[in-house]
Amino acid sequence: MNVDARLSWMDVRDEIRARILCRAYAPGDKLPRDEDFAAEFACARTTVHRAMQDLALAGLVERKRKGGTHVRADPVTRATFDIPITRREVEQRGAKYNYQLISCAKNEAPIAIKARFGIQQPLQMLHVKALHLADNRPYIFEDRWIDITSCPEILSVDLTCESANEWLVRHKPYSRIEVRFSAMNAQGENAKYLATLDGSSLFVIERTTWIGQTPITTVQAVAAPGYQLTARN
Amino acid sequence: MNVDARLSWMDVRDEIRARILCRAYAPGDKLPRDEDFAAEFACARTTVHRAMQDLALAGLVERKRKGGTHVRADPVTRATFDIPITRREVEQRGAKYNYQLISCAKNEAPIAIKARFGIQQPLQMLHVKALHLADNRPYIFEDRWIDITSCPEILSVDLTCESANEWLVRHKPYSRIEVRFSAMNAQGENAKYLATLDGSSLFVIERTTWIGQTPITTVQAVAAPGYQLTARN
DNA sequence: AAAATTAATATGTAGCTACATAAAAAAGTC
DNA sequence: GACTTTTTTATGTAGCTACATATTAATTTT
Repeated sequence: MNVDARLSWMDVRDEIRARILCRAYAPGDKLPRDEDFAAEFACARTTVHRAMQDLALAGLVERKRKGGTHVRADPVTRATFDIPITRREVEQRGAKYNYQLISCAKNEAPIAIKARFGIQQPLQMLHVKALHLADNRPYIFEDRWIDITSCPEILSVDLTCESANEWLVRHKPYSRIEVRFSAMNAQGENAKYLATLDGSSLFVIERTTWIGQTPITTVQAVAAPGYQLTARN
Repeated sequence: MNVDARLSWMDVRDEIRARILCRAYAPGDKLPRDEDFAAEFACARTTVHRAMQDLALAGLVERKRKGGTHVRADPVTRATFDIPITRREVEQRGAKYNYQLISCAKNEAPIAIKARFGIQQPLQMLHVKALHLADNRPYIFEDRWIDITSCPEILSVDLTCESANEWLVRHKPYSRIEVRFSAMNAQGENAKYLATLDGSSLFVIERTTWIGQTPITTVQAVAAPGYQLTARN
């Protein structure tokens, strides 16, 4: 029967955000102290703190000890993307998933690959190429390198059955990841396996993962024409 | 002189993450209750709670009231991108920024544009095309629609001097945004303004923003060949 | 006046309590 | 046995206190 429910930190956040949006506080302005907001909203400082933290995380304000909280002068657009394992992605689109191993060989990693990990010294890696299909049509072609030293178990995995993508995600969680998006023209292998014309524009996702400082894997996933990625929220 | 400093929630988070990484708790496993962790680490439940929240935010675990906390069975790769205003982006690359208005006209929005906002009814919008340059070379070509109803002030802005991108970001913060990435082949206008050959693969960022339910702007930003986007962290 | 030291201050974090809430498990009802 | 209701339980949130810490501002020292 709590008619005048007390404010949650989300309410406080929304109110402060609303004020920023309607320019009661303009970009660059200093906001009142947490305590003052707390007094105004008749809530605890912790509640304001949580609200502010969230706004800071969203990139709308900047906080500094003693310096106070400021509305960001040039707000950035911050978007978060979820990139599921490819099988799931296909299945969530309601399509039938298939997977095909193209090649798999132990090789000395080329310089360009080692550069992704930020290392120079020689490194034996497993080079895996594979194709993910949705409803029997090419969906994503992946060109992957896996560090054998940090991940020797991969050698005993039957990659004709299970994709390296899935195995790694399930068995080798990472602690650091670098993700890069770009676009490239289909050519050679990409065009061939994605069954598209040379020159088609393809979306590229490059991912490199580490556990601590140790390289795990780096993959260039090239999607079939028409692929797009949407931010959650 | 605090030798045995007490644990911070980040320490707790790191420890729990480490256990997940080394598979002490495997994907799908149920984790101990917050209270049990608190007892083990000799800290307060709030501290464990904060740690868990962070792991949940990172996509490593899933929490449900009463259901407890589980290690995610198929972890997702979660990447956050900061997309600054274009001028800043260019300047941060150490290049000279220039901007050029190509066209600007009041028009009834086409169906495809209204669809981005999820509306059907007629809508008068300002249609702006512009080119951003880095060191006098085409960098991003943007094709933008701005809702005149919710943003009439834009009509009195001199868009030959200030880009709509910048003006909007500074004067019309949004409360909801949808971001979409894709790739397309250069053709027609895109090829022309980006000074590239027809058929080049171009990276496309599509952004649509609202304040509450009200449309603000939608923009298709097409980057010159070679553009890539890297996740922060 | 410049440099170094000290004090003041706003945010950051940890611990505690109390209660809210969602969802699972148990108990009861037809 | 299938359905409904109640209880239990783990997480979610708010409030309070206390102290930590970074940074600015004020003060003292050279």
